[in-house]
Amino acid sequence: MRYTQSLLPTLKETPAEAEVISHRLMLRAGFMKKLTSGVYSYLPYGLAAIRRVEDIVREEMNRAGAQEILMPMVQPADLWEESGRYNDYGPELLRFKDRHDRESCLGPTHEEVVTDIMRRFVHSYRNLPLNLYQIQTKFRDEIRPRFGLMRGREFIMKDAYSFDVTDQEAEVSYRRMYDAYVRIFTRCGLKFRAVEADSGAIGGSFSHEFMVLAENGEDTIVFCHNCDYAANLEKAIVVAPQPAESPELAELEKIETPGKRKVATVCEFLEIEPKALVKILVYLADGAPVGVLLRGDHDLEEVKLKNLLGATDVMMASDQEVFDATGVPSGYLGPVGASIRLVADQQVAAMNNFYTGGNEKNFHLKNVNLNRDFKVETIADLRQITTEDPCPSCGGKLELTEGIEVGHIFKLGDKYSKSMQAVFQDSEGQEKPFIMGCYGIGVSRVVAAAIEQNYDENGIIFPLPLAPYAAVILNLGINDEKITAMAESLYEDLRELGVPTLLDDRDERPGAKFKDADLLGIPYRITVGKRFLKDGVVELRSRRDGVTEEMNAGDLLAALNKVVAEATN
RNA sequence: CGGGGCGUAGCGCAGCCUGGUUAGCGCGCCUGCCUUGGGAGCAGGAGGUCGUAGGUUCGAAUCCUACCGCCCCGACCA
Repeated sequence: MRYTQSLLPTLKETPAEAEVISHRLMLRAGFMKKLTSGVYSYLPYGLAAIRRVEDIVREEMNRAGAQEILMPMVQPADLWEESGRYNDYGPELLRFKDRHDRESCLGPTHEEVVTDIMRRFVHSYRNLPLNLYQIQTKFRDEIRPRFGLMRGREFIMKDAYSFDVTDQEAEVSYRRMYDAYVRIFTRCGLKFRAVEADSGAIGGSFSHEFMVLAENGEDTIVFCHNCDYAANLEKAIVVAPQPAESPELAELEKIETPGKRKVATVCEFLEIEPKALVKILVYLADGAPVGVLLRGDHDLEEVKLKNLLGATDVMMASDQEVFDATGVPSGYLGPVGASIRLVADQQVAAMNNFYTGGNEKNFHLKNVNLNRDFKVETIADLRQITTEDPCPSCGGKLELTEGIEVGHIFKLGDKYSKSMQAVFQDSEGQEKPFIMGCYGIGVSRVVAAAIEQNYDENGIIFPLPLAPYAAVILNLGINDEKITAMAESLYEDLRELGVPTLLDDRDERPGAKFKDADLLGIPYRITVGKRFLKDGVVELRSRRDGVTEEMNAGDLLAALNKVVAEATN
């Protein structure tokens, strides 16, 4: 592409709307234009980067035996009512009525539509397994879109759906997708990890997330130094503590703690460690109050609580709501004699003679013991894991890191096929629901994640497989016939070799061209300037390592052809 | 939705507190000269319903009210 013929509006200054690095650089490099919050037009350069990701995804999905289809964005509410999700999905599902007053929605995901296709056309085990995928625009009315393409409301996603005869075969399909995802993100040149994850609103029995490791990640992941264990923080299993053998239970005491409400101030006042105290957090689970007991220094993992209670929504109660539910002012609430449902983190079950709130203003209790002084409904792993905890798999040392979720795979089982009566006959003539899996990749998010992981102070540093152009030719002598002829002939030759190339043929000063080439992150920069006139050489520079070499045109073409060929294989 | 911030030229900002005639600056854009290996220089020029609506006032970008939009923190998720 010639720069003079393209829409490539680079910016010297960063628009005020952008905070994170990928968003800033994408705006500066002319990737896209915001239409409204979380909704973007993709300009040629941004679209080209997206297409590179799509190409890799498509190749690997096809290699894994999946077939591409394309499903509609507008979907009838009826279908969603069949699966039960028209109610369950929540406000993220954008709903509207068409001119005939029919309830409709914009597809945030396509389990219903693809299941509807399957039940119409596939009735025999002989046609299974089957895996259908699409690369399509999704709309999710996110509560808070942010960071440009990182969390848009409208975004490009690859979603695949597998259909199998048995649970075991479904696991084979799942594994095949897992492996395909590893290949995809590896080919994209990303540093990533697959982690055990919570399956959230999509549902299903187990799932993995693919996380690109980056500072601006919205998720925290935990992984083991010693073994393969890696999980989303919200899912990471805390190893149950050993309870003390035959502990001596001291007598319960009531102690005065005037005005001491927070864990830290109570501990300071009583001169104890937070570890000696059990705190109670009141949550509203779908509106109903639940008291959650945790050791004083631990943090609750809300996702674990939500899963334990089977609630669709859990929210921390306000001080007023705590008082309304318990009659005790916030800060003095305790489990002994509590009037609400109680659940406890497993750590609490291993503690003895601890401190708690006294269920009375200005009082706490000392030497409290579970089962002797109060009972709870359930004991479970409810807290957030820390780096103090051992690896649940091997006992090794754990580390936390930030990540961006670029892919998520789920084993769904028969959740959708059963509710939507998508069945086939097995080899014995029995009717059975399909065993399903679903597999997503946030294509536009991959581009953002790649930039989060590959940039410097001068701009983007695209991994070659994702770069819209492998090379940029800077013609530094627009008004010089020889220089221009050389630049033009290199451009022609590279095009013939199939190396995607940008020719900077603008009448700009060299500095501007260098700056833009760096900003755009094109992996190889070819400079044709006065050294060509003097010595007949052109310059080849690698964006990533800055290594610069001078050579003649023939050598340069051979060198570039080689690296590009290697990268695309 | 709760908390915080912001809306003045295509982009980045000043002016607002303490109201006063043609609303400024830098970048970008247009014309000419000049320059050409890291976002040059000079000269000239175009471009603004000061987010919207109402109010206060002789007079509003500036003060007041309401609304709209955008960004950041939280719940959501590819």
